[in-house]
Amino acid sequence: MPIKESGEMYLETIYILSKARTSVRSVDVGAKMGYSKPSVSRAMGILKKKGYICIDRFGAISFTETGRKIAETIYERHMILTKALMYLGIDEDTAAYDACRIEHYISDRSFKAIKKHLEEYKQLPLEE
Amino acid sequence: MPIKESGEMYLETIYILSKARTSVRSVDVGAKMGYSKPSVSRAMGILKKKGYICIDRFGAISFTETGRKIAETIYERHMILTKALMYLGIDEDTAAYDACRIEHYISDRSFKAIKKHLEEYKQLPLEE
DNA sequence: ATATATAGTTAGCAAATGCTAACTAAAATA
DNA sequence: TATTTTAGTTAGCATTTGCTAACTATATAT
Repeated sequence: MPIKESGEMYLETIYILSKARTSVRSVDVGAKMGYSKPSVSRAMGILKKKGYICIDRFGAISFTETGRKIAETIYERHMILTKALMYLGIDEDTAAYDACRIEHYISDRSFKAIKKHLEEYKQLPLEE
Repeated sequence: MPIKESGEMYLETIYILSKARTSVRSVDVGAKMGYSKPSVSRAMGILKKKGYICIDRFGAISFTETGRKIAETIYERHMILTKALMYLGIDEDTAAYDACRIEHYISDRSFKAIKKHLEEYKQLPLEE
């Protein structure tokens, strides 16, 4: 079964945390997401079983190839979609909030088109 | 509790059907969405209880003010988002499919910004 | 070494939303 | 009118994904 919004959010959170610290444990993920320990525990079990993460005997979470790929993809979508919305004049909070939902539902084709458009659009001389 | 993707999809479907025929019944909604009768039956019960639709004794579904407003909003989002994606070079099927997810998750602010951008962007002379 | 604090798991609840099976009610047709 | 078809409902299953309560295990500190 394909990974869903929930799973992608966990992977993205692990990814973001792992950029800021040496080791990421379930408890860190829960703290970041505002979720309870059992919720994270079960989610980590599922992500592990699906082959997206590994957890060593100290509880440190690391990505598999597949898992890292997904996390990076979602994270990139998050960043680009946030920027694209901000470029249209949306405040950062709203942009990030919306990006955070859209990032799980948009097709790769549409995302790439938006990304390309953003780059081209940035080149345009600002009128006014 | 606020209306969710599922409820919005039902309202949007009723709205689309009601533009093409005099009377819309549960069975029509189910046929259009590919859902079973019980699923639709329950959904209609919920939408009725929440005050979005009315169902007369012949089974004909009609909107309340609130319900119509939501349906129209979602439908407009669907159309504009589809157009916006197509404008970026996405094929109609993909554009419609993506719009159909995004329409439920994007904030009003972001949607309006996209709509405005689309209108302005259409004015721009197409460069080669 | 013992006590406490921290991390993680297990069991089970709840809500949303799809399903099938089986029923009832209403409409159409022979 | 009686039968059949169509529409809708009820009951109950399954999955996802949040939760709390209560447990275990590990790590830290006295």
